[in-house]
Amino acid sequence: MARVGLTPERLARAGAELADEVGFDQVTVSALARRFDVKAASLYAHVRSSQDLRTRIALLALEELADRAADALAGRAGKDALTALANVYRDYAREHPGRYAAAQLRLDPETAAASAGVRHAQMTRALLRGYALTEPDQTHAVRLLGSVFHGYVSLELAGGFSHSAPDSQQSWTRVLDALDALLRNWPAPTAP
Amino acid sequence: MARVGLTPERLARAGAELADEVGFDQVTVSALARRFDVKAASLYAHVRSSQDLRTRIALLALEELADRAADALAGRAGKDALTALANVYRDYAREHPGRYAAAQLRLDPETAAASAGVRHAQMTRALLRGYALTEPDQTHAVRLLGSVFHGYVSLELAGGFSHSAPDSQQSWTRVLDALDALLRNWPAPTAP
DNA sequence: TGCATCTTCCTACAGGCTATAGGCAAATAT
DNA sequence: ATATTTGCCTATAGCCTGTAGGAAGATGCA
Repeated sequence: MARVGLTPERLARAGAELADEVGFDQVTVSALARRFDVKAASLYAHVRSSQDLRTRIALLALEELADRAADALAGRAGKDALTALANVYRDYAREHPGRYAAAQLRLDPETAAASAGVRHAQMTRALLRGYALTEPDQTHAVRLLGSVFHGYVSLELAGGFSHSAPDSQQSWTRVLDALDALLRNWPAPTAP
Repeated sequence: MARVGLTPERLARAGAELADEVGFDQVTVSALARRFDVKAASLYAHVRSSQDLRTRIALLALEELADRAADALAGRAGKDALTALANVYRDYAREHPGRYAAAQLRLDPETAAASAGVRHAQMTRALLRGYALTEPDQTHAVRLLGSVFHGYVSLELAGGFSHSAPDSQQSWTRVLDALDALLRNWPAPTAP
């Protein structure tokens, strides 16, 4: 009986590739087993469940994304950094739609806390040091940026911006212009 | 044999309720059949497939959301309208997480074109008439608003903003302040 | 080298979901 | 009252998840 040499890590990597090819929610233990030419039951020696497999793929994706983001931010500041970080998310989603979808998987709190997700928040916060924001406003801005990046990328990926002029790239550029302007000129709270 | 009186519409409505209770991706033909105390095969007389069922739920949710949005926008303009529309999305997602998730289902182009999705875009565009934006900028702004609303709501729903100060409601308010300021002061494109 | 042990992958199986085919009974039309 | 349509049924096949227990390859140690 030839041994294929399965490990949780190899399964996660192969699962990530599979996700990019067929979509994250089409990633099943069965399909992954077929890819290794192995029976599905064999995989359960390495992953606890289908959910466990998906979680590992999600963690892999979050890690990859955080690495790319750290790379992109190195040596940049201000709008340059903003654009670089934003493009990391957008490009990753376009190159690896399945992995990007995986990164959105809802993790239980302790898994999330131990994931690369926290690095993402830290990097966004670091980016904002290039803008003059008070502490609570920094948090609001972190949340806004996360929302725009995630929202834009997922709407674009869902096809929301295709088949209508102007093309999505132009809107993306202008949205980043707008965000930069907003951060440089962050408004005071309105009177309640 | 007692007849239950199933119709595609009733199935979609019950499916929407089920989605809110157990999550949209836990909505199955089987589970829905159990809810009507009927065999799963019977449902296939009314919906073509599991995917068809999900699509009907998605269309229902889009419609409900559009109705609420139209209601909220009536008689409002400017920031008042912006806030009202934004809160429609956020409140709907909190009240009906399953339906909200359904509304994100990727529809094939012709289904999407015939859905209430187009009303959403129209309403956002109408809202922007309260701000002085040139035509192409209006499109960029529509996309930005869509991104922020969807991004914020889905990150919040995924638990991204819980367990950290300040609370999400404050960020939401400040994000809307910021968007209003941005729309009132939309920047010209930066030099390429 | 020889043997014990552990690991890896196997077969077998149970349970759940999707989907189709064909049947019987209730509702409706004539 | 009878004929037709409609609604829900049983039966069945295929695929996926997950568990249990078995057999062959890898590893370690005398």
